Amino acid sequence: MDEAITDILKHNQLSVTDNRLKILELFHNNNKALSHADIEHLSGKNFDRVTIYRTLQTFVEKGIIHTIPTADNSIVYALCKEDCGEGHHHDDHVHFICDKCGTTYCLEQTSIPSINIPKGFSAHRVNVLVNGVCKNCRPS
Amino acid sequence: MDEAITDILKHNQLSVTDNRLKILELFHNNNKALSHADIEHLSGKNFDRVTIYRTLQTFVEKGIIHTIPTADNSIVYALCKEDCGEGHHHDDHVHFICDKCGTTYCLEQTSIPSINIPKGFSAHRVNVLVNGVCKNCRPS
DNA sequence: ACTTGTTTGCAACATCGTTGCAAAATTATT
DNA sequence: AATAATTTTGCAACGATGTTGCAAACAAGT
Ligand SMILES: [Mn+2]
Ligand SMILES: [Mn+2]
Ligand SMILES: [Zn+2]
Ligand SMILES: [Zn+2]
Repeated sequence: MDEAITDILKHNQLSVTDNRLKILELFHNNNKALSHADIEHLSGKNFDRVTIYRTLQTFVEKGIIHTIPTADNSIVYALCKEDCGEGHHHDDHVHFICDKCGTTYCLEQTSIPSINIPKGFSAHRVNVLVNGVCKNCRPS
Repeated sequence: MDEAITDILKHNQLSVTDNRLKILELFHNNNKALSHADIEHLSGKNFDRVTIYRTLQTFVEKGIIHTIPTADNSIVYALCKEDCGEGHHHDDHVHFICDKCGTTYCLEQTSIPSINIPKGFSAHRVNVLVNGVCKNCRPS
């Protein structure tokens, strides 16, 4: 498992450091989007804030993780599927934010519908954010 | 014109102050979404930062303006055209952000498509953000 | 083991947003 | 119109978030 994570770094021409291994591991273990603050807490506050910022930025640039905008103006990050690379992001799926627990999910299987925008505008990328209640928080 | 803006405030049980008139006027004159920083600049830096924050918050609560999340993690605000009220927002239209000039538009005529989310999840609100090039920035 | 280039942690700084409180402005009442 | 009650404003102080420069620590290639 740790070996697989090491490989991800190597395949992206990144030095293998404790910091990067630990952060990447957090994304693999928690199957949800993580914020900078989440990582700071989950890592036991061992890493410097600045290092986390720089690591996340590096991972985004390499196509290892992608950013998700949220209505409350905080960035969260989630693992990309295979076909993203340096400068190439193809995370064309819907994102779901639970209003109860705050968890952000990548709905990989839910694709983005096509949007008819007015004449004169040209679309390059579409983000769909769904707010609601997730399956864990659903009242039974 | 100024009279109409005064009425909006009165209809929402808000005191009519220079500050609120000026900010509301900015939204009516510029037909696009404005950020806190935009308002600070457009108003000639006459109003205190804090007052602008509080005014925007009040307007959102009253259903006069709505917030728009953006991919670069900054909030912009735009007038509610539909009949939004205190606690009731119905701004179900697509938002377009121009990557060239940074302008955010409300595409009032472009409605939100229905999204099929997985079983167990329940959707309350959907935000659709389209990034691209707007009609003003289009290469001719 | 040594060298080279990269990464980290720290400090210092900048920006953004919030809160408490007294002064000022607005609205309600006499 | 004058006064009282309420609301809003501006300031100061603070906290949270994000950025940059730089020297020490580290990882990778020889
Ligand atoms: Mn995603
Ligand atoms: Mn809008
Ligand atoms: Zn939930
Ligand atoms: Zn434009």
